[in-house]
Amino acid sequence: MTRRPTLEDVAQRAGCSRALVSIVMRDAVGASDLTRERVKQVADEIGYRPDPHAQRLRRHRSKLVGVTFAAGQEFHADVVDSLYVATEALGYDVVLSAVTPHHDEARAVRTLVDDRCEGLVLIGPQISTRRLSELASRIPVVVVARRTRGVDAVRSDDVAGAVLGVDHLVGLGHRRIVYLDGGRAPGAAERLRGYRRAVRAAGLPELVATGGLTERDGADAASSLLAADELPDAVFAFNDRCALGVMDVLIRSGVSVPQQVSVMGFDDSPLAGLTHISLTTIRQDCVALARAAVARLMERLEGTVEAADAVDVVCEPALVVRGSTIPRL
Amino acid sequence: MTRRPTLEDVAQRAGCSRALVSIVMRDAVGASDLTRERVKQVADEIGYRPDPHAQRLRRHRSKLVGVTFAAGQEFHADVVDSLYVATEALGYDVVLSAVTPHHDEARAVRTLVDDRCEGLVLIGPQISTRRLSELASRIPVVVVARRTRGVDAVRSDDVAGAVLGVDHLVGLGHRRIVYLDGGRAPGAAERLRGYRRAVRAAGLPELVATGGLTERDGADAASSLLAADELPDAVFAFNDRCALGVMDVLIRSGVSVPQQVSVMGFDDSPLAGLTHISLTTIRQDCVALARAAVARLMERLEGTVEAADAVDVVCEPALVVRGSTIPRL
DNA sequence: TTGTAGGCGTTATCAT
DNA sequence: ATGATAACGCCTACAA
Repeated sequence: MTRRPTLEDVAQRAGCSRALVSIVMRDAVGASDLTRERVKQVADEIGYRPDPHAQRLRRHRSKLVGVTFAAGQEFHADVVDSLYVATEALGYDVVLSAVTPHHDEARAVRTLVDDRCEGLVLIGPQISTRRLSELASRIPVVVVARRTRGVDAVRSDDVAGAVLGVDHLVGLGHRRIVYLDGGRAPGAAERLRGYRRAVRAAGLPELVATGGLTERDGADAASSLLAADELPDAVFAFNDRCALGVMDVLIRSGVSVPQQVSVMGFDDSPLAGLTHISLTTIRQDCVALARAAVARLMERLEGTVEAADAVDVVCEPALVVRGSTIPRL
Repeated sequence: MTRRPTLEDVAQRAGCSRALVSIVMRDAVGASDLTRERVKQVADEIGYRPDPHAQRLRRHRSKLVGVTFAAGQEFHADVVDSLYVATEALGYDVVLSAVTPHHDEARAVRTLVDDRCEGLVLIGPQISTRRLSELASRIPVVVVARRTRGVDAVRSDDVAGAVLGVDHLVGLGHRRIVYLDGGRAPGAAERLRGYRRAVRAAGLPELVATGGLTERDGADAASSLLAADELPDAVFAFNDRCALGVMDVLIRSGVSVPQQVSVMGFDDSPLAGLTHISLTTIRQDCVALARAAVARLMERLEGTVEAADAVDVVCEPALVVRGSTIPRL
């Protein structure tokens, strides 16, 4: 395997200086059209590609945005996708660092900082608020999908999302609407608040039960529901997975969904849409989330913003109506 | 925000040369224990961290392994996790490049190559065999979870996995075992072959039906099954998602699983285990897959292997027995 | 054990 | 418009 071509190689074959080649490759001013053409052709011929490491070493700005995310999480994946387009539009590159069992968040962040990323986007971080603030004091940080005081955050309006869901169910004529709470999960408090507000506004009873994040939690909740005297008209679960658990147990027990009980979730995970499950749910606007996160990061990087005050950007979620919710019979 | 400390800064505060600091930071030989102690302390104090870009520029080897993966895919996430530990043990760093709707495989690979990764690990790549070979001729490449001629590949032994599954069902006393085929998906041909072999060996009828990759496909297949005169004893689906679709339709139709029909899948996706679904399935050994991929890559990088011949490493999958399969009643 | 010099591939500054 | 030259932060001889 032969050495990769460098600026020097291009310069020699094109019969000009390295400086000129550099100018051409960067599309900077200061080269004649003729030279430009020639250099580009030579570069193409010998397959020259600038070395990003050398570029970043020499430039004062690495033009890198570090991103931590939970590998395997659909929602995170969607945000990452949008992050790619948002940053590219601004001339930045993304450096990914996955959070996995053997590669925890602290390590992921460390890598990113060492890599001289100019700013960080943390998707659904789990670390403590204290460490988050600590980090943010050393490097621009924007947190996605988690509310945090003192650090820039971009998240969905979970209150509004829950209201959206309840209003949908109310509109279908349901009266006894049970909400399955998400406990201490990010957004859980807001969703519960939204449920309470909407249900109260509609003059309906507040029926809050313990839910959770997983199918297992949903299944348990459904079992409790079945043990009660009367089945509710509808169940609104903290998230899709929980909703799936509910549906499964109900159906196994001979309760037809949505005929007897309407079920809806939150998140619009691919499972909800791709399958015959056809779960009505609330979708978070990943594109808006990513765009807002990058926009805020850029403000920090440009230094056009006071270091002290953190912002809390809120994006509107949307109702996705599918087959698991129908009018009350 | 002040400038990040450099080697020079450490050297000054420690009262020695940069070279010495470099030696200490790299844990190389040639520094007294006293100096070592002093330098490390100073480095810690001023928060010095070596600049990887500068290191890679100076070193002849970037010590980088590029990895492409489908963001949001659990299986890929598991492999990535194992890749982190496998590479770290060998002193290499991982550079992630996600394959998403707006960031396709070609782009992901290009980034990795530009970043001067020494070798690439492609998890479940979708690009054509031709482009794969082309790439592999320019840079060491190992493909994970896809069979490819001419390029190093590491994958599960799908034939053995299918045999494992069938033998399990046979052992439970099932006679009429339907297999739901995966069509042209990676591994589908092998799994079908394994099914045929095992079923024939047990003197049972080959019952192959059209399945697919999604819950939808499984649901369709289940509907066909229900339309037939007689229900099979067990259904072995191409993958977990397909199996889930089968289970769902059967249960909705009043057929109890596993009492009337045992169902099993393939992949051991988190869905299978995390939930009350409790699907018996075949698990791919992600750790072994990752380890083997890295090991092979290292052979290439060390140049201890002929460029011409590609290897096809096969890892043994394992049976994971859960609740969706029980003895024939 | 320690220090000095040179260069990795690129870009920025200054001449020409 | 073009070219020489000096960094960027680090590592690797080699010399002391």
